[in-house]
Formats: sequence, structure tokens, C-alpha cells
Amino acid sequence: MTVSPPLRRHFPDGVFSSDCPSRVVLDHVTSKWGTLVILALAEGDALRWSELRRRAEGVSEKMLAQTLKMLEADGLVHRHARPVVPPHVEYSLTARGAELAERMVPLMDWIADHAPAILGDAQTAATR
Amino acid sequence: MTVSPPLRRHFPDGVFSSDCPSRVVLDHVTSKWGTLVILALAEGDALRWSELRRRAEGVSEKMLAQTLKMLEADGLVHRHARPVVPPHVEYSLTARGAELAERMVPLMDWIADHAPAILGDAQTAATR
DNA sequence: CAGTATCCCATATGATACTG
DNA sequence: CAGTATCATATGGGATACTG
Repeated sequence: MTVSPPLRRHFPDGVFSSDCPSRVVLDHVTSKWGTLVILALAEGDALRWSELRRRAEGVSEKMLAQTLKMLEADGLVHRHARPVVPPHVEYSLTARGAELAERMVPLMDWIADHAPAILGDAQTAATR
Repeated sequence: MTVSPPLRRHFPDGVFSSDCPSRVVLDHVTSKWGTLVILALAEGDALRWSELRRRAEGVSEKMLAQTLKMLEADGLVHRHARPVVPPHVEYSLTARGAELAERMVPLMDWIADHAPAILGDAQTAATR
């Protein structure tokens, strides 16, 4: 069996391997709009297409569709279409998606907290 | 002060705004190689350029340089160059970078654990 | 060793128009 | 409303060669 260093195991190294499945999922999850969609749905409420479009400000229809399909194929997002006219479609996180979101929210919170300082630094550094 | 709904506050909404600083930082941090570099350094040891290249398997010199500069400008990664010949340069996380990494490791762990199942689903779904 | 400089391309992303 | 279809573009990203 492969033994890992005690205090800094973290990753079985596969993560860093270019053909590791994690890479694919990582790319999906950290894709520009994937992150935003998951985070938007992490609030708990199901959201409609048009709500998601507004929520993830700047997303194009094409990218939203693409992102949603990807996340749905990954089993992270559930699409619920009610057969009415006009169409009413709701998106929500699956159980698996919710698990993932649990890990993404702290990250996003931290980023939101520190982003101003981080970008401020750059300006400061550039100016002096 | 702004009052948020009790159980699902999460984001001051700014995160979803297209001109929010968080967007920029989010893009840096979740960039294809940014994530991998931060995770590699999260193990604790300072790494040299060549070690990082091997660690983030598949990264080109161009992208490694670009990613490193970006993370350095963000104050997440520290570059320590020892004035010897041949050059010896080490990269490590700053305190701020370590804080961020703390939030990224659980996410990556989860992804590493579930990636096979996630991608397996897609196959299963496609085949049946 | 640790990069920088170039050239080049795939594709991620965007804008617009159209439809069940 | 909730998409799909198309066309156009920017740029993320890669390969290669070169340098202090």
C-alpha cells in the first residue's frame, strides 16, 4: 500500500495528475459560471431560468444553458420542468450538489471578504 | 445596517454582480492552474519552479509563469529568490494564501472523493 | 535553473436571431 | 418562458526557441 506523509497527506496525488477524473470535475465546478450557478442555488431555493440569468449577472443564454446541462449531467443540479404553457422550469441542487455547495460557500465567503484587500494591494503596489 | 434573511444569508449579493471585485479574485483562484498551484503549495513545503511544473502536471511554462505572477500580485503566493547561480527560487503560500487554501482543501478533497462517481454517472446515463 | 519571447490555435464565451 | 441555432471573437492555453 502507498503510505502518505502523516501531516500533509491531502491528496493521493491523483488530483495533480493530468488524466485524473478530478481534473474534469474541478474544471466543471470552477468554471466561470458553474461556480456562480452552484452558489446561487446554494441559498436553498429552486430558481427558474430567468432568475438564474439575472442572478449570475453577465451570463449569456448560451453559457447558462451549457453550464446547466453540464452540472445536470454531473448530477449536481436537478432540472424540474412543469408541463405548463408558458413553460415553467426550476433548477435546484441535488443532494450531491448540496454537499459540494457546503464546501464552496466557505470559500466564496472568504473571497468576498478579502477581495477588496487583495485587489487593493495590487493597486497600491503598482502605484508606489 | 442591512439585515439578511436568517438561515440563508451567504452572500451580500455583490458576489453575483458582474463588477464585484470578488469576481476577479474568484476567477484567479478558480483558474485552471491557479487552483492546482495553491493546492500544491497547501501541503506546506515551499516548492521550486521545476517542482511546481511537475506537480501541476500538464502546465506549460507560459501558464505557470502567468499563474504565479497573478497569485503573487494577489498576495497569495510568495516568491523567494536566492541570489545564487544557478538561480534558486522557491514559492510558498503567504499567510493570506494559507487562509484561502484552508477553504480550498475540503472542496478539493470532496471532489477527489466523488469525481469517479460523478463521471461514472454520465457514462451510465449515456449507455443505458 | 528559472524564466521570457513568439507564434499559433482550440475553444470558451458573447451577441443576435429564432422557436416550441 | 425557456430555451436552440448561428456567427463572430477574445483569449486561455500550448509548443518551441532563446537567455541571464
